[in-house]
Amino acid sequence: MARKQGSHSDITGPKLRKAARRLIAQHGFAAVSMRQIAAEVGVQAGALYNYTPDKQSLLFDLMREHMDELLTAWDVEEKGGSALERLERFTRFHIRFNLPRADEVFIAYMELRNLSPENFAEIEKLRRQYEAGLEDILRAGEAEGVFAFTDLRIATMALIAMLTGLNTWYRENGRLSVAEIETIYWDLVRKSVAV
Amino acid sequence: MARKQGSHSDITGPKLRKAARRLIAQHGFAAVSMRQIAAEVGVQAGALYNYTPDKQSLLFDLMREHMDELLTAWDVEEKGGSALERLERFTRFHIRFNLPRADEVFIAYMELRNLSPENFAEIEKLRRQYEAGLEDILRAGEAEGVFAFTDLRIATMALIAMLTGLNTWYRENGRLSVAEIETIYWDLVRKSVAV
DNA sequence: TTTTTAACTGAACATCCGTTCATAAGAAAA
DNA sequence: TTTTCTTATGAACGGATGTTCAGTTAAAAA
Repeated sequence: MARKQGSHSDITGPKLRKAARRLIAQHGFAAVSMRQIAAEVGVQAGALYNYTPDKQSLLFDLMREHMDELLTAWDVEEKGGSALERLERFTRFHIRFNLPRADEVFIAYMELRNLSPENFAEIEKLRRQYEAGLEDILRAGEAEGVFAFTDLRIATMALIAMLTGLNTWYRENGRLSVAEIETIYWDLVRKSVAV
Repeated sequence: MARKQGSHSDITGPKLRKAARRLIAQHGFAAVSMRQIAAEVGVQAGALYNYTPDKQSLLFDLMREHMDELLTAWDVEEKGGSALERLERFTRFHIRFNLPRADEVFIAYMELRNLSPENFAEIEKLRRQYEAGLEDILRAGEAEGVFAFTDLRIATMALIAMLTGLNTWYRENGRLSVAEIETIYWDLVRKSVAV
């Protein structure tokens, strides 16, 4: 039996990425087998190899896709203005973008060590590109005299860690809305680099 | 062949924990086999089962040991005083304790999902206990009128995420000393919850 | 209607997994 | 020296792993 009704590559491809994303986020890349993913897609393991050359590429594609979306979305959001405005925009953007993408963010942070060296290098490049966005804002604010910190690089990493940490405890339908959370974090961020 | 010269349980036991710690931190729990660990210990896989009932317990013991050490060390460090003093002490303690324990901290954060439900609950309890230490300090500071934040729980999680994030980029023999890093982070922490 | 093609099956490949256990051997006790 | 005990070996267990591929079938093209 093969090619059941409605089973096209346009359907199975996205299904595969979705299943892989969910399972890898839940159990970890190494702990998930191609057969498990196939079962969730509703297909035999062999069929997955019509959509990915191997398991490693599956992980890499998920991560690159996520990073590409992140950078593209930030490119659209970044519109200049004062350093203070830009920092607020970054803070709110980061939270609004990451919160509904719990699985993707989790994978992007946890599975770096399961990438091949070449794939790791590429993802790392994209991550640094994103960090550079925040670093630019902090540098501009320091030049404007509205921000103050001892070390630019540490301030950048500290703020990103603080914001991304939100994903470890946030649960949908919690006591706070995303808008409230944004504002609470913006308050912490703003003050931490204030003059 | 069995029991070579100098091979006692007093030696193999610690060797096992050390090898497991290193390998799990590097490759992840699911990706490391008992045979790999045994090879690093210098023993056959079967011999490991003189020291751990199974692989799961090995992970759990590593994590509980780490959390116990953390809580015990903080108990010693916490000496009262003003909220500001206590917060500075917490900040410096967290950095000084975590920095030389990169592998342990990494495992404690990354391998939670590989714990059995009961083991997870126990580790989670210890983690919350540690978080409560910081939460107490922030609450005291708010009562004293020296700290201000919108939400106590979020402020707690945000600060811990910020501090722990240090472990993701810090490398020994970097451009900054631990003392310098402590001070830089203390500056960020202090301002973020300042009135 | 017939032919072609994309999509999938199911079995097979060699290899690895965690764990158990009968057995061996060096060290300590007698 | 002989006996006892600890610590290790190495083979074996059933099962899972990523990946390949000849064969099959439904849909699309002719």
